[in-house]
Amino acid sequence: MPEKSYRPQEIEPKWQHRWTESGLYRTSTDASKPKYYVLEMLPYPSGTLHMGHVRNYSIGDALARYKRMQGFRVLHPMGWDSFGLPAENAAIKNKMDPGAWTRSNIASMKRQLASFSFSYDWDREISSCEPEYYRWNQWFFIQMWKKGLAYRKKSRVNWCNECGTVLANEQVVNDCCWRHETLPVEQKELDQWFFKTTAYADQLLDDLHEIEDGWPDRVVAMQRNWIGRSEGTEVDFQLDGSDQKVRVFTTRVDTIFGATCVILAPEHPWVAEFGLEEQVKPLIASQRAQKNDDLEKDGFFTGRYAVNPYGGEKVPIWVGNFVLMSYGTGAIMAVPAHDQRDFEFCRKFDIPVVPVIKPAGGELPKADEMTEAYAEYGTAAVCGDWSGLPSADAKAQMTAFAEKEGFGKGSITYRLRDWGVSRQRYWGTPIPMIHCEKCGVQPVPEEELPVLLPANVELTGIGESPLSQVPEFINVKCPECGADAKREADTMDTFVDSSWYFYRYVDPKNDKAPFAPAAAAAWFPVDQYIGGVEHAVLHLIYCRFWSKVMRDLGLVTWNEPITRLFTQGMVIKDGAKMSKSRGNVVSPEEMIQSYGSDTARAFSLFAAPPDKDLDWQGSGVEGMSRFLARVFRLVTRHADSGAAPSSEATNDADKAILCKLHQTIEKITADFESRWHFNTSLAAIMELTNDLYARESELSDGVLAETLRKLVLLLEPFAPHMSEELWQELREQGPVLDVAWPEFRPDLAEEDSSDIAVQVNGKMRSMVTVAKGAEQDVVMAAAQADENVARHLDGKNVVKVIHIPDRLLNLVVR
RNA sequence: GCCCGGGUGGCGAAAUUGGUAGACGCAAGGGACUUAAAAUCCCUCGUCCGCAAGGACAUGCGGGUUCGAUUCCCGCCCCGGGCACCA
Repeated sequence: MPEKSYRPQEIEPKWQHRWTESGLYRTSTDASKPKYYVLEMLPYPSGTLHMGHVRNYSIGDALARYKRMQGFRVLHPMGWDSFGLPAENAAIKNKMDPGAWTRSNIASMKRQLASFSFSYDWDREISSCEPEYYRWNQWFFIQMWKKGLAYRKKSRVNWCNECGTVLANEQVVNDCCWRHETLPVEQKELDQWFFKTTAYADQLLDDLHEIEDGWPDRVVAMQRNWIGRSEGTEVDFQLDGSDQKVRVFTTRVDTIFGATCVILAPEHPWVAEFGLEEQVKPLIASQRAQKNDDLEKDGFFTGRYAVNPYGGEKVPIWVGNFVLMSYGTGAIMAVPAHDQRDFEFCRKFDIPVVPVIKPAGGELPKADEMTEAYAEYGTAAVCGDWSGLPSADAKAQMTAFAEKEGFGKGSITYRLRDWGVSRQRYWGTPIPMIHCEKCGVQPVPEEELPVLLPANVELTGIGESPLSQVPEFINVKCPECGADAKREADTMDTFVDSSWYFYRYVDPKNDKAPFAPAAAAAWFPVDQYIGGVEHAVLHLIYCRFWSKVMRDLGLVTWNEPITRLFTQGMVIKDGAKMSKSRGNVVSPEEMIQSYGSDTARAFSLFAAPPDKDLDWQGSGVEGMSRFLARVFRLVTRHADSGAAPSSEATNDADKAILCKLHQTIEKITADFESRWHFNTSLAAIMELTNDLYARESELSDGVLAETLRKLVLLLEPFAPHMSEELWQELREQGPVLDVAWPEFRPDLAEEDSSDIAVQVNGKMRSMVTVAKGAEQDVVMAAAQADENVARHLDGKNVVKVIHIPDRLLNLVVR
């Protein structure tokens, strides 16, 4: 009889149909099972699936399948991000409605995903670009406004000319837009809506302790860095000849006796008060032109003086381009002797350098001889009453003194800024606010939600809020006084959508609330989240913030939404991240045509560990395809034996293969439970297959039947279509996903002999085989009987023996 | 400058707690089957010496600890990522 050959193009459509149409993988409601929520980062509908996506989804799907076979109730939903700006830009380019564009791309993505049969629960599918989702974004916005967490203010904002909109700080990468990496952002002065993320800065930082075990170190580090907490002291300097005060922030109040000037940021309010706005313009220009650290320090003397509250000295007030209005108080005290930046500034403008801290056990530096600041901690030397104290103690006592005297206080400053959420575009959730001349800003009454986007908006892409050009949309009555009022024309950042979408999955049809608290409590927090590291300080900060806000609104009870985070590596092709815009995508559709989706999935997991970048080399795909075909032939060849599966070994080959099988089960289970090195999981399955080929003719039918069944089950998370087909070939009842994951039996995995490495003076000389767990003298005897070992021992004395049972014997000789 | 990663054959990579370095796969070379090709199967495959047995050298570089180091410690070099006049 001719062998059956592996034809993925024929078998895959068979199972795709069953899985996508029958809803086979819907979340079980069997409450007796433990729950597991696995989630991949919300994909955006670019319309084209590429291998980067496939790798991301293959990782999550393998995990979801494994957990399901382990007996868990698994929630594995998928939804779509409206991804407003690209949608709108593409629509402008193609003269299409952005909604139609987005929906057609979603349909296209779904069609492509269907051929992979990822185990998504399509009943819970949501789109953040649909009206019912707008409603809850707006509802949240109003709740936050009521709590003072959403506010509007005029501010200098980052502006991307290509997007034609404002960007949040987190969305600026290397001074460029995160979507247009070579186009520098500009600064504009605009009225903007903000969410008060800084109100949660301390919690966002402190609660990292709750999740740091399950999150990659580097993401935790990046968030710490981004939030940027620093502890210090705020101190008031009085304006000489006035009762006005300027407050400065410093982390080194112990150096304040060395302060030789106060420096204001160019945008500091006093600059205008002093009438120096014209003079300051070049400084602001130089700041904006700044490229990282090559800003030449510049500034000028304002002609005023300030009084140091500790020593009472008068120091000049300067303006400096290296002082940032957006950090601390926008003003600093300059201590050139003990801060490198101040040192550079003061030397340039001949401002005195006054050392006041000496190195512990050293001498006070001499100002004339200093070539750089002494910025270390040391001993306070010229510090009034605090002289002689170590820096740290002086800091604490001087801060307490400032507080007692009422001219300062201990203070914590964060680098994190509030999240700017206004976008001047059409395709996004309208901000549900109304501007009334009499009543000020008013929220849209809740019963009028959702505020929907008007149809027939002319999209010009020139950077005006398109909604402000639509009178029917803009002109409304004030909900408070009924007078003519204007609707807010900005839309929300789409990161608002992604901040809570994974809560909506638990209750996607709810029309009374974003979700029922009980429904969320049943699944949350997310057990495992999988996505790219590029969201470390974007989405992954926003969604943590959002959860804390929801907690304070009483919707949820936990601090953190995501227990474990996995950041998969990028797929690299020709030295660059695979993406449509770079034109280096490998189309999964072509790969499915030639090899099938099982091969594409399995290969994307085999080529590199999932947390590492994967350099795409097409040649390896062939090998994965060959391997699957090998398994297919092996299983189908023996599928009709009719033998009952058995774990009773009847000969040495049986014993050896059962041993190998259970070692493989142990290894793959461990990989799933800990580090997800699916490349080694697949390698282990290949080894088992190679062993089966080598012993095929010697195995008893029962053991062979047993091993082949387990082999198919082990492959399920990686190659589901083929596994299902083979399961049917084996005359078993599917779906394989409902079959229990193979149980590891230690008694069968145990080998009865061990190969011991024999070393002489730490160098490998031979291998000997002894009984499992053999004592040292037995191993010793075997080693001495070995010809090669004996030669190296000849004429020498064994002075020390190191024996690691079942592994190694090292003889130290002289 | 500061904070994270990482550096192992021709290539992707293994080595999970200090114990056989290079599993598994790709590519390459040789062979079997075949009229031929494809497919499949078998063999070789870190470098150097050697017919072989075996030996020497090898995990970015230099030291150290240890019976034994890819793994731990110290000092450097290179690559990737994040932050950066953040006071």
